[in-house]
Amino acid sequence: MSYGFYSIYKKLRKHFGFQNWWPAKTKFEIVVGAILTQQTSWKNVEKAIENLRKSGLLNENKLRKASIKEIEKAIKNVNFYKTKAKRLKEIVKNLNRIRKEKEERRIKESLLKLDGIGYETAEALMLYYFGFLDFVIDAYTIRIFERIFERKFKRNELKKLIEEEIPKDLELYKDFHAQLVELGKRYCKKEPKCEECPLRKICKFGKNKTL
DNA sequence: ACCCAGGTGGCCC
DNA sequence: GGGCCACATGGG
Repeated sequence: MSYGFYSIYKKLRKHFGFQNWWPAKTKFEIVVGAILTQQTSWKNVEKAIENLRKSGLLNENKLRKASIKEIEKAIKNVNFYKTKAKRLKEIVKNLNRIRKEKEERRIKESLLKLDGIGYETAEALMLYYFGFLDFVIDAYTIRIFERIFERKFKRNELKKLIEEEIPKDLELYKDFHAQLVELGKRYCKKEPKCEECPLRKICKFGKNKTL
């Protein structure tokens, strides 16, 4: 018995096209972006990253040495910017050490210990920065599949089900998450737009609206 | 004046 | 484990 996650991916991919995530000019931007985008639109994250670049703070050594105030100033347009400025500095301070870890498990554990890195951000870094097969579960992912399958999922339960079912391919993992975010943003918010959703034929939520 | 964005941590039970 | 709250900008 399977949920058909892979076939859902193929439908999304056909509809939206390849998403080419993570958008970043340098690898370090993935780390910065992962923190900044928490509860913040990507548009504002892009602006903040450009501000950091202009301020010369968009590299590890500079950011490590920068004052909290300097960082705050550059990222002031993102939500929770004070908290994030503090956390960014702390994370950058530990990045070197974490990169030296050999085992995937150790890397993830180290990430999760850092202030500001929870499950989703850790997964995003494992996948898009370190390149491990770690599927990213965000709020959209849970909502989308709960509506399609008309049942509740615990996040780690859903993660396991997806990882057991889809091919173990890095580009697939990356693009699947990106596709789910795209679907979520356009059609699967709390107030859904099922009429035009590319998955309307396999998702009964538009009719029942039980979740 | 709402509501929410590619969440996290702290505190309570 | 789950439920609620603070964090605290910008866009619809």
